[in-house]
Amino acid sequence: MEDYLKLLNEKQLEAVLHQGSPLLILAGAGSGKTRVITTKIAHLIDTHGMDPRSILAVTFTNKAAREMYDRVLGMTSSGSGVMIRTFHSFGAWLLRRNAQSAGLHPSFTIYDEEDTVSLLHSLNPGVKRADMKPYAVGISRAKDYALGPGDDLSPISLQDDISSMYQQYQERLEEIGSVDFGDLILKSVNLLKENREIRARIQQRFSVVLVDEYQDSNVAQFELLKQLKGEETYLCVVGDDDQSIYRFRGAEVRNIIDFPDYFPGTVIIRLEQNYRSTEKILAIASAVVENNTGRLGKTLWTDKKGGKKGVFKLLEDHTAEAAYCAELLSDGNLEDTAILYRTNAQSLPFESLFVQCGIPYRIVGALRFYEREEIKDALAFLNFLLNPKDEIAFLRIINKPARGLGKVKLGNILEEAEYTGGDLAAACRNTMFRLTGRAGEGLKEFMAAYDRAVSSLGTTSLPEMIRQGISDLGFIEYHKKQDEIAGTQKLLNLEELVSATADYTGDMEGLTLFVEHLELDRSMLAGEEEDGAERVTLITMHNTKGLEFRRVIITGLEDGLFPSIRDGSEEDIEEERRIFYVSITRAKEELYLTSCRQRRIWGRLMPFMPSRFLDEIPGELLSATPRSGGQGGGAYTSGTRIYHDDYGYGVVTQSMIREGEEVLIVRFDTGHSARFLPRFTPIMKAE
DNA sequence: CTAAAAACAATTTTT
DNA sequence: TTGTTTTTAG
Repeated sequence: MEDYLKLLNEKQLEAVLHQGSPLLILAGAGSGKTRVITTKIAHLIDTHGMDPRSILAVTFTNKAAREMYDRVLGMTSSGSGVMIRTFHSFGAWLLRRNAQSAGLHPSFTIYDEEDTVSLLHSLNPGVKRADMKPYAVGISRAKDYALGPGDDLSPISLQDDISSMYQQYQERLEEIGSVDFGDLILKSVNLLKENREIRARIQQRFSVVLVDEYQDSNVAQFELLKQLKGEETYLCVVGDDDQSIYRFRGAEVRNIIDFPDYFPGTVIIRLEQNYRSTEKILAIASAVVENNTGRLGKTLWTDKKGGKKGVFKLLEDHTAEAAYCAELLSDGNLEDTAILYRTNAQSLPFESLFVQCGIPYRIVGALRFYEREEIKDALAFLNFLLNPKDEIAFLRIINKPARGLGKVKLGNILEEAEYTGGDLAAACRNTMFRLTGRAGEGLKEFMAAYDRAVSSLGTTSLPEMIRQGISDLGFIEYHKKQDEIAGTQKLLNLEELVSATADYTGDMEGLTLFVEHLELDRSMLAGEEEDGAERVTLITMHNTKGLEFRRVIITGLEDGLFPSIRDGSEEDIEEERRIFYVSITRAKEELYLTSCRQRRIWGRLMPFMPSRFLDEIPGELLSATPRSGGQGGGAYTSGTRIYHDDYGYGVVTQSMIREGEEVLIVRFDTGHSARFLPRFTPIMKAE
């Protein structure tokens, strides 16, 4: 028996050794599901002599894919041939290898949501860019549900002309020859559905298909899975309905529930022993998630008895919140601490304070490096090299820096493109001799840069080609100036982009791969810290999935922010609650919860109440730090007149004890009613 | 055509 | 408040 099998508990071992029928593993937080998947892969290779190339493992994030790959390699040296990818990256792989059958050019480029909005905008020039966003979201959602323009889209979009917009968009996208994220899945599904030969080949190639974080799969991804599963294919999915937090992106919890129905004979194994957190932390997490309905239900347990209570701290504002975190970090435990927040924008107060007082931090998946202007510009240039029909990429860079090409001249070029089959490079070439003055010069310069880049593809290295290209285009000069004016570091970012290409070949194929990787993996340029210094992690709640930290600080626990003000329906609230559950279960030993009384939103200081989720934590599991100088304690009976710093005067209409905790309902003189836990809330008796 | 001024959203969450 | 898009004046 391999050594790694001895590390498993009974259930885990059962899951690893299982063969034959489809397998659904319901794995609670921290129950070692990644260990099970990776061990299963190693075991298949080592014991059953399976060819690693016939194993496909699908994850939802690139980070998870990388980690899984590393762990497999750590267990078996012959694991390098295993294919571990995200759903989207698998789709891109499949479509590129079968481009012709899928009706695509092998070096097709991938549009992100911003590009989608741009394309929609160019189709509807009269409409404001921002008004195109709901359509972009609607189209993306439609594709998540594997719906086409002809299907009934009313359940997923409020726009009544979404169908015609989708239709137009799709036609133009196909003319250009690009695909968006949704297409990577949907076109893969259609390819396999319609092309029996390719389907057979793929089913033969992958005799084992494993899916991690299955609860986050959407309908289209389930469809893809159905196509991948042949007669002989061994299918194993791992998921936890309590950790489904991507409903907004089309994730369907039903995929888990329906799995055994669709794949008859499915065996279900539950992993309920948690190896990560203390008993107290687990109790907090369970108390919270129990408020959700429609769960499959499972009971997590641990043998890490006891542990510390959670600590709740009510703070004045986001600045005080950052200061409080800095204070906690003064014990020097940076590397094993994570600061969690709901939205990326919340990272700013932490960043500025930590920079100020020299606390090293790493920020995960934050204010997208990738989406920064200069990176998108350079990427647009590369996209244009790969696909001269790419109007969106072309328009982005043709007059940046200014080349004297305004609306009229650009219109001429776009018109000319109708005679060149959409090829904008050819259109430019035809137009440039007709143009006089600055525009003519500018266009010639642009084309010179383009031609030089095209001819150096395959002859020079990729970094060299790109460095030359962005220099020829005047990007370097342009951003140098911008950096001086605005104090930014765009030039540095461009440098980083260039160095990131070092591992790719200098030909068309290398360029295609690089662009694809950059498009699908936004963290690619995030930059590995070289110094190896200990850092605290700043991260969104969503991004923490699959991670663990000895100490976790969950910040911004305010009603309106978390759960978000937009969450109206009970379903929305339940999803937010699952996000809270995921966040809590990241902690191994210590859990801190913070809430601000006010916070700057859109430049304005807004008052907030502590998150309603805090009420769901039994009092005996929390040690609340009493608010300073407050009048805590005393019972507020019904009819008591009180004063609240933010809301003014009011009367207690109801007072109750729930799970040992005093809960008040107050009607303010303004007519507004609210619920409070006096222990956490800045209220006092009036008179 | 460009540059400066004014207007105007923007905060969920991610592949 | 911030950064971006649209309008206006040159």
